[in-house]
Amino acid sequence: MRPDDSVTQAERVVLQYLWEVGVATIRDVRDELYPGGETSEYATVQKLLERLEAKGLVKRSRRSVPHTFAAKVERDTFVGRRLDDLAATYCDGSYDPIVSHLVRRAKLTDRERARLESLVDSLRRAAMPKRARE
Amino acid sequence: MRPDDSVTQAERVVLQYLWEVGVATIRDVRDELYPGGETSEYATVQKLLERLEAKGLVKRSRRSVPHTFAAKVERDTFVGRRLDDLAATYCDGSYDPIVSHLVRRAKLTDRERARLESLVDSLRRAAMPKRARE
DNA sequence: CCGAAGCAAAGACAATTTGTCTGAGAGCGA
DNA sequence: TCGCTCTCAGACAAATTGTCTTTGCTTCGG
Repeated sequence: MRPDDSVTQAERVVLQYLWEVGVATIRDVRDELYPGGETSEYATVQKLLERLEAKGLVKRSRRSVPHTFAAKVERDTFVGRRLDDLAATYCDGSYDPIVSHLVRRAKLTDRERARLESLVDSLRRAAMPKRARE
Repeated sequence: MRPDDSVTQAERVVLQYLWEVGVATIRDVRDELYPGGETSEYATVQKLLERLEAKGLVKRSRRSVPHTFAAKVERDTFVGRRLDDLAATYCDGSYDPIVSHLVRRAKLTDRERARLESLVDSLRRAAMPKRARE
């Protein structure tokens, strides 16, 4: 089962900060997320970054001290994986219900809705045969 | 902060079983998910159903004994909520990155891909929706 | 050289969430 | 009544998650 790279609440906040600023030290993150924080909060951030690194979501540069950290996976890629998880867990891997939801619930213009609907039809037809390789 | 209608692993399996069979008693669920299970497993299922009910995901009929249970939220609706959670949590409520992922990752034909891409362009120009929930 | 400050690393907790189980009591049919 | 099934409330164990302590290294100004 894949989602070894999903994140907890606290990890998520750190990851989002990295997406926002690009590169940061532990101190940077602590000062932003735990204003007024001291050494214990420093260690907390350190642990969260360590876990994110272990999940392959953050890369650490050890070339200098203090180490610098950056997201290894872009936000959109990460969201895409969560989307894949959703499809795999609940929809037998199919994107159909997800696209359907976009059609029904998202506040799209009529034209956008029509486009998505035709996509749904295409997906349905393509889902039947196994050898539709490009 | 986690949406209070998301489910845990064990809850999910129960919910999926309800989606599959429609209506079931605790005993039905236990016999399916814990083959050979006895009273302790019965209680486990009972607790999971109770929690699912508290989350508004399952409805219980107390009109007869034993009570019967059914999903209160359809699978696609549920998946849609998770999708909304994703968009709200990571994309500031925008569906843009999600549609983008469908373009890049989903195994679509070239024509389908082109359609989705033009949808993405339209979405980019339009004001992005906030998520709505009944 | 000394000591203070900043840091990395490891691991120990505490808190919370999740999964499982026990026990008491009601209802019902044999 | 006895035996069975059920509901309900809550206790508990296990796992996950968030936080903190400790240790020892390095660097740098005096």
